[in-house]
Amino acid sequence: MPIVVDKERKRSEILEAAMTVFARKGFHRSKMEEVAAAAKIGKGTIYEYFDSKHQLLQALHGYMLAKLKEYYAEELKGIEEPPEILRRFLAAALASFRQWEPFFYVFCDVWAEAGRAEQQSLLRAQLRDAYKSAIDDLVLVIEAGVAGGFFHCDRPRLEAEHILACVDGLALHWLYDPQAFDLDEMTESLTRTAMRSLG
Amino acid sequence: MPIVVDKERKRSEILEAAMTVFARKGFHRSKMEEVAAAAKIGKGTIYEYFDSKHQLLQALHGYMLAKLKEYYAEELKGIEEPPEILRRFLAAALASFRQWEPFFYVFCDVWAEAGRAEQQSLLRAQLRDAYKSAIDDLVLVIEAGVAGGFFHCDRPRLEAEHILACVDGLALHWLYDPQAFDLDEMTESLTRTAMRSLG
Amino acid sequence: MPIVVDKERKRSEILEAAMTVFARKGFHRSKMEEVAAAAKIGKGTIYEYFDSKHQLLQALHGYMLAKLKEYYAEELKGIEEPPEILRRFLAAALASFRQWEPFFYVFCDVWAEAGRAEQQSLLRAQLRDAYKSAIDDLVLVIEAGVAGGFFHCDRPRLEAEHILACVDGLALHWLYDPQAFDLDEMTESLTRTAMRSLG
Amino acid sequence: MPIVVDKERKRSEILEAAMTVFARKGFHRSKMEEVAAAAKIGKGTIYEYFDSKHQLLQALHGYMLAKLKEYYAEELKGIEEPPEILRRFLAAALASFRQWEPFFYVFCDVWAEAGRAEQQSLLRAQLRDAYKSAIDDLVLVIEAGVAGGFFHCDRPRLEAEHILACVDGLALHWLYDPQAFDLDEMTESLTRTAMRSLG
DNA sequence: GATGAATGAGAATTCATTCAT
DNA sequence: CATGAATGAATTCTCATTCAT
Repeated sequence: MPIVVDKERKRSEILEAAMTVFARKGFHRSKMEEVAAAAKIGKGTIYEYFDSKHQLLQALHGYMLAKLKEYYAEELKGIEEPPEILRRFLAAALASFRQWEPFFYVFCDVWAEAGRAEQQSLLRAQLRDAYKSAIDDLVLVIEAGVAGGFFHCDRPRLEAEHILACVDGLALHWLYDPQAFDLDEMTESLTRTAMRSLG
Repeated sequence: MPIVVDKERKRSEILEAAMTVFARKGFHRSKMEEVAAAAKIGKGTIYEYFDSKHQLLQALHGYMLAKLKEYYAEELKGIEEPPEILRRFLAAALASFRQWEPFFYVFCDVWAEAGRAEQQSLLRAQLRDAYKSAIDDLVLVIEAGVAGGFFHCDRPRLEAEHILACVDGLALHWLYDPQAFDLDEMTESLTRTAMRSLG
Repeated sequence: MPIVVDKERKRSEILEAAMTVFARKGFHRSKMEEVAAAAKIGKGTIYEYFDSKHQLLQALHGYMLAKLKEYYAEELKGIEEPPEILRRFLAAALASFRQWEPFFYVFCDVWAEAGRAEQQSLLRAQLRDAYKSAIDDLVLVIEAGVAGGFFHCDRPRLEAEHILACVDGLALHWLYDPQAFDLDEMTESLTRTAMRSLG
Repeated sequence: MPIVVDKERKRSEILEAAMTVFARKGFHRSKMEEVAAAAKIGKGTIYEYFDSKHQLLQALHGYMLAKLKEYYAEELKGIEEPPEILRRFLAAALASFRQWEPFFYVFCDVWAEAGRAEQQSLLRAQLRDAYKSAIDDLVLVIEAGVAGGFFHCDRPRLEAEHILACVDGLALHWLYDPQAFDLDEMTESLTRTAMRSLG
């Protein structure tokens, strides 16, 4: 009888290890052996679960996106009114900079590794789809807000894009200079601007 | 001092070559030999001008920042009124996505390569300083606008940070999905929001 | 002793699987896992029957030699007259190129893997002994032919060696260029030459 | 001014080193590092001259074929009469077993590495072409012999194939059991048989 | 006995960097 | 000053083999 393993659990353990290592040292400076050591397994074992270092990054990206989705679902659970959803979303987003800092470092690696437009790249496609999906979600919130009489907005998609880009840009700035601005103040300012824009 | 001029010119040629190559293939997938070939010089010659591949990226980053600065100076030349400056700045910024696309790809490499907070990194410091400097400039515009009675704004720095983060975030999104939004529409929307926020 | 029979059967199945896989991809390009899959057993099970990949090749070589011996025994069954034995042997040998093609590919791997003269190698010893044994058999046929007045031959061993080397060389050439010669024509030519040489 | 190197000479040195190493340990047991050490260069340098280990073997094969050709050209220089050419050729061939022993070991590696019929392989093609070319040469000799009234032969190509296969088979047997037969006796026997066959 | 998950020694290959010319 | 041949440290990935179940 062969050894029985919870493959899904081990996969997650490797991904967590990869996140820790990549976040600390950066993707290219990290060795597969270090990831393996962090996951307390042999380096060959990673290749039982992932095809290559690049594909590990891609899987990690997918894993982080799912985690973020869970995080937002949790933070926004039970909220009904679109303006309140938006408010809480922005608060959660900026709070995540601190809480999920490693995520954002890995995102930088993903951006660099995703390749260029002319290159076919699964990572790139995954990145694009994640943006699209996040925008779709936000569009729905704005549209609901418009329908409910809370918001006025001609171009919900443009607005959603704008808000999310802003969050991503702030994440990037904050990552490279946490002193640059105060997260709470920015949350408030950002919320006020968004509300005024959707007024 | 003709020799000095020559040196400076060759340095620029190498940087331009590096930009082309890095933008097309990404920093880590690019070889020094490819940069040399693009600059039509020998591989070893790069090392007469730059210490290492990493330092070449850092120098390239500085070079690109200077180029961008020139670009904005040119675009905003002669404009006096703060609201018009802001308007033109945003238009120039979004127009640059297309015009300076290679820049943005290299910026992704810089973000990934800049290292982590705990690591000392000249590249990281340069990145942070560039943000600071850009924000300072924008803060001056906003303050001038406030002084001139064009704008109302309690926290110019926060507002400036907000606007620049938004531009960077849009650049990133646009890079990975140029179909996601229309640059002209976004310029308009962005300008309107900014104006309303500073109203 | 049903268990013993079972073991023997499974061993043969593994060897047949190994032959198929090695013949198709070559020894070094074949993985133990592929052999196991072809034998429809688990990877670890092979090691219940063979010590190592190298030893599996050696066992396979032995297995193939035995198969070939059976084949010749069958082809020559009941033939009594030495010239006819020789004739039939040559026909069977060249016919085997097509019929046993996988064997010959594996033989190439054996030659490469058998090691060098200075190295002790069981595979090498087995290879040498197989040649010796084949030659011994052919010498007996020639001697019987001489004794029976069919052949004239001063140095039967030299003649046997010559004939067998010729067969092996032809196998090799045929393997790498099946178009090079027609097997039937070559059989006839070979037979004629041998007969004339032993005339 | 860059370092000037005789690339062709260095290439040959690497090939000679590869031949020594491969012949002693076998292709797969030899490391690139060992070849480099034998050539007294760094292992990276090999890759300046050859694409891969496999391609090094292929180049070595080509190199050895050329060397053999030179050897035969030298041995047969000035000989005019076809029977004498054939006689000398066979003597040279069997003498080469001892003199060029490393060659034959490497040939075994080539046979194993050349791949299977269904696979596209440059090595395989090179192997096949080498056989064809050798046979062509021998066919010319036989045809000249027939034209000159020295030989009788209906199927020169078949005869040539036969003779060369015999030489290759003997090389193989001799490699794995140098005691199996005496080279001089075999030369004489082989020559006699060939002459009788062409009589 | 059978299995296949885990392992880690091992090797090919890459490429930034050096330095003789 | 410029060059590109040479280098070897570094790292990914492979796969024969082991062994817990």
